[in-house]
Amino acid sequence: MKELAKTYDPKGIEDRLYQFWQDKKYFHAEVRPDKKPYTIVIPPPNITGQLHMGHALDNTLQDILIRFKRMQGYETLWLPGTDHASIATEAKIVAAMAQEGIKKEDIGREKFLERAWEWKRQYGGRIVSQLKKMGSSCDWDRERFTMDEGCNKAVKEVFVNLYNKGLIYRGNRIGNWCPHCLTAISDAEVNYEDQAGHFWHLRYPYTDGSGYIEMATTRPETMLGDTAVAVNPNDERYKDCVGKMITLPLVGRQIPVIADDYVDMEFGTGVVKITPAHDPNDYEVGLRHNLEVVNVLTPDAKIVDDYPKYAGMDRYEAREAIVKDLQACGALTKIEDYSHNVGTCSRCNTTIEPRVSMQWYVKMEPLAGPAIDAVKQGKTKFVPEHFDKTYYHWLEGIRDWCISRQLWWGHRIPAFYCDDCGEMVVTKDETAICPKCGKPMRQDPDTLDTWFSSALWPFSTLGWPEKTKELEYFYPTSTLVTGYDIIFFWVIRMMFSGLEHMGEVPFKTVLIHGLVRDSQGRKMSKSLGNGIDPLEVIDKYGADALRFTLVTGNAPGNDMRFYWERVEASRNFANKVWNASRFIMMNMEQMGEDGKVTNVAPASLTDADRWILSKANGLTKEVTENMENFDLGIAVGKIYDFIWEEFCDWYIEMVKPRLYGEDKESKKAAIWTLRTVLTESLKLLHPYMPFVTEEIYRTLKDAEGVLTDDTSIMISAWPQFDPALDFPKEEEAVELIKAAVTAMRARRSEMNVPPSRKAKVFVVSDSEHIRSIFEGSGSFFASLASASEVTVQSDKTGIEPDAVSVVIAGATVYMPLSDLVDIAKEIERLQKEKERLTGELARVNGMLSNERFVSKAPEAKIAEERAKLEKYTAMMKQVEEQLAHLGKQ
RNA sequence: GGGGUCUUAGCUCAGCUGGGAGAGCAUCUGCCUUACAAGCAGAGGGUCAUAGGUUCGAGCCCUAUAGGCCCCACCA
Repeated sequence: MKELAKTYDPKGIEDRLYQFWQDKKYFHAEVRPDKKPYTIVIPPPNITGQLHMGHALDNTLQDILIRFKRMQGYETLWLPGTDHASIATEAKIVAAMAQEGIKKEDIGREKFLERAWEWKRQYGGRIVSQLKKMGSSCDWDRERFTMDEGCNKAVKEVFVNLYNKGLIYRGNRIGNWCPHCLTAISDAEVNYEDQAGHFWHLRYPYTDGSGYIEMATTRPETMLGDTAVAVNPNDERYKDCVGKMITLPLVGRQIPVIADDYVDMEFGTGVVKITPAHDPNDYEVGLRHNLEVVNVLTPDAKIVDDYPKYAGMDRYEAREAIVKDLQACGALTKIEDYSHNVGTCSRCNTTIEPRVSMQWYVKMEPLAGPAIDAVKQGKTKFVPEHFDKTYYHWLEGIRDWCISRQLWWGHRIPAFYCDDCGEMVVTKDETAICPKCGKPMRQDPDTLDTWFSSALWPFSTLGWPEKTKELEYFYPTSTLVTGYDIIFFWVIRMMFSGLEHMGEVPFKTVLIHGLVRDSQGRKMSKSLGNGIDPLEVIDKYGADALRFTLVTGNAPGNDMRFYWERVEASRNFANKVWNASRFIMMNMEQMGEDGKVTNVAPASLTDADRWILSKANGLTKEVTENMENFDLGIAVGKIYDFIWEEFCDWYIEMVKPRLYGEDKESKKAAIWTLRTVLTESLKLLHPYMPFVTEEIYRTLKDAEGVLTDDTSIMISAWPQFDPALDFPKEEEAVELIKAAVTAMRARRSEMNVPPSRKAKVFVVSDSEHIRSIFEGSGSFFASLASASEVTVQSDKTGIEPDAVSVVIAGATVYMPLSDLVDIAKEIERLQKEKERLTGELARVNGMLSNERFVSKAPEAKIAEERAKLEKYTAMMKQVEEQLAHLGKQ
């Protein structure tokens, strides 16, 4: 048998066990029609990514569920993979090339893509190896990539299908444009933030010389593109102005005053300058009034050549220059400070520029409806439930999804154009010939939004569009685990994609988790430099400690703060389990063959054995239920309390006198119980702390002499509630003794009696039942209570009159420590106890004398209160006797 | 503007279908008791944000108020 080290050191153990699991193919799932499948597809991390706390949490939760279900006997598939992350990856490569002084246009599309794939080969696996460090039991044989052959096929299939159904269209309209990434982005990729800015008040003169009209703007540089000035049609102030022409300062263009409901009469002067090319609202106004769209900015947000004075200036430079010129010509009347909402690119934080361009869109309304219904009908459930509101809210207000990106890294849009006749063909083929001219067509240069391919992830990874047996068996997947910040980007898109292409929801449950924040509650971010590297945590405390920390004391959907102190506490727990196991195995070894006993005669089990077996049995039931309800934090808390308090602090201490004693049968029963409960506890804990539990499990099996090459806790059977191990009577008996021990320890502690000083103990009870409980407690009551000797009797004969006493339900325990007793203090304490009991009795009596309580409350509750009344009455009597007795001293 | 969520011990958070307020850390007091000082045994510490309501009974359900956080959305 292996010797266990005195403290648990995860180093070395973790990698070795992970390798063992992988070699044994324990993570691998197959189509097994005789078993029920349980499937999770991983939220594919970006290939540019490094493991951060968000991944660590997300993957811990998934691994817990997967390991739990695997032990429960499901055919569990946790399908891993990575995302090509179009913008993020392209930006990295562009930046790397910039270091060498190369632009992507210099080398062209093909060479650029070669570089990108090379980059992927080099760094794309980094995040994967980091996930392994967490203990993630993914089926690596099925690892996928959003740009692998299968995903490409799925993407084309979907694009063509949606196009043929009229759900994908191409349109020239205003959208979000990032002047830094030089591509269109979707609404979901825009973040809004309050920025300090100004309100520039401008006067535009009427062309007929009859004065001017005044308005304010936050973006004076866009005035170059103004094609109208608008007022509200109901605004009396401007009734006569509508239809008049204005000469645009600096530009000289003549533009009309128009009336449109969009203008808020209450705001500012009630006049708005209209720049259809550079503001989404103005664009709409422009459409209604047939206004010209005058674009004044280049893709990288510089003024176009049409305005030579400002040409080439970026938008902020131009703003300054134009403000100066407006001032010079008297058109600027006032500058106010003003704070307003500005859209920024979620990738690079650059202020986005609304821009009119030709892009591809997915028509959302027909897709959103079924996605809403599926959740309303309960086909997919959110945990916690309230996130369905967020989901509905977003889907109900959804706008069409801009899916084209002016990037090279990604899925190229399968649309082809004929440069001769303008014909367009959408096809899955690599090339296309113009159906009209018969000439080769040119493929659309743009690629698709990264989320277009991840939206298909739950089925593209299972082989769709082929009708594979995997797809048949594993789809719909069981649980999706992700952060609430990804609902819009991903969950929603998978939902409507699954419904549209598979005709079924992609997952039955969406388990939502929050963010891991720093100890001050701030988001962990690169720019703040407050991120904690999960790998550093693993290195210092082990993966089990990290996992345990991330899942303890947290409810689904809630953010949590990261504290090193909590990791330390988790590590301490791993060590606690380790040492309890070490203790058990040391004793097994001492007992030789008897330590390996596989079952014991029920008669030789003591109350203590039955108590802990019954407790463990109850724990199994509760933990299983909690885990099935995704209350992982609650479940792990119960396991922790059980192992540390009930098993270690109580049961192991109870059992020591027997292990060190001579009664062989009793010893065997104790060791058998210890092993049984330990094994069950390890199994319950395994999904949370896979490494330490496996290491102990295999060592334990070795000690039992049954270790084989295929011994592993991760494929062992999940414990089941066993009615034969339900011992309520023994539970009650041992709880009574525990209460006595606790009370006695407290008394001794108050009097500063060291544990080394043993005392004779007398248990006095007029109940035969209670006396038998104490008589049957064997030696453990004495040892836990630091008693030299325990006498159980029905009255106070022979007990020194001023012995220290404690009162528990149904008995009084006396400890003759008279030399240490301060009678006055003792009376004070009893007085306090009497007060407490008076309060309890008042409460119980109050309830029971309340007619409405007695008539309406459930019977079990009433019975419970009656029992309490009895108990407290008895205790009160005992306390009063003690007081009367001491008063006479 | 709409929606969500939170307010519980000094700190961070649990509290699952309403039935005597919990944990970790911190603090205080004893213990190196032959598994573990990364430990053991005790102790102190809470008007569960406020005000109403429902109920025999509310930390939990309902309404309002205050404060914090988050998301969505049009204000030039």
